[in-house]
Amino acid sequence: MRAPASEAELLGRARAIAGGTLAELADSLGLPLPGDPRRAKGWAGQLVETALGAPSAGEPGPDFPGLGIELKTIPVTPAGRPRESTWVCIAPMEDLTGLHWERSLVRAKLARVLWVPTVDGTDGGFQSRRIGAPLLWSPSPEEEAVIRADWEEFIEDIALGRIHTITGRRGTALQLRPKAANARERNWTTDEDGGRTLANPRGFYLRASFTAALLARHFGALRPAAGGPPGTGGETVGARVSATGRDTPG
DNA sequence: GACTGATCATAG
DNA sequence: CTATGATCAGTC
Repeated sequence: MRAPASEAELLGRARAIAGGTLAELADSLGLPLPGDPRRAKGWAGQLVETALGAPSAGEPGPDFPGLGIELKTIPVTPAGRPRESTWVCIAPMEDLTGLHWERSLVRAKLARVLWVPTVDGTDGGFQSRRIGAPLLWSPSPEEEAVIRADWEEFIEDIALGRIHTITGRRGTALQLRPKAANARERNWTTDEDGGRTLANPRGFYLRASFTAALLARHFGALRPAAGGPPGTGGETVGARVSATGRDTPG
């Protein structure tokens, strides 16, 4: 399939596949279903990439280079709550001097994102997961400020040789967590004396709480607890993201 | 149930 | 071997 020529065309394609299951989508493309779910990490993302015509699967840079858009599938519960954090990009561990937010990989990756929720099915398996309404998103000034503050804190610590002090607990929107084939992998990084040392490779992730707020803001607020004002709750996020996309704002 | 640290598949 | 795609699974 050729790459979409515009944001509108990409969004149209994403809306067209919304409402179906991942298994149905794979069938329609003539692609096999994976066996063991534990060995199918990444399958949903690659399937949706193919379905939407991403031209350069597996290559560096945005999924849709001509449009500057990054595609992210995000697993959500029927209530619309993301089940996982979202992978962003690898963290630089060496040569950080002069690195600035404006030229960072995190900012570039998150500048324009097409979120495609995959909603849990009843049987818990990935095949029954349904594609939800897509959301074409750019960070609001407030969202970007939060991400930037986290990023700058992490980068400063890495540059000062303190990567070993960073855990997944840090960060409001962004996390720095291991990103490697296993815990024995090592990359060069700076130590506290400015020399070189080895550490486990890390990557940036968006917290589920951050993506939950992002989805809620665009698809509607989460239903208030019982006792809330009548008529103000509206649909749950799950109802919205589970929809085909024809009724959603945006 | 949420969260963190660890891990798995594929393309090039 | 690296980069991209994420989810697993044990712990809190």
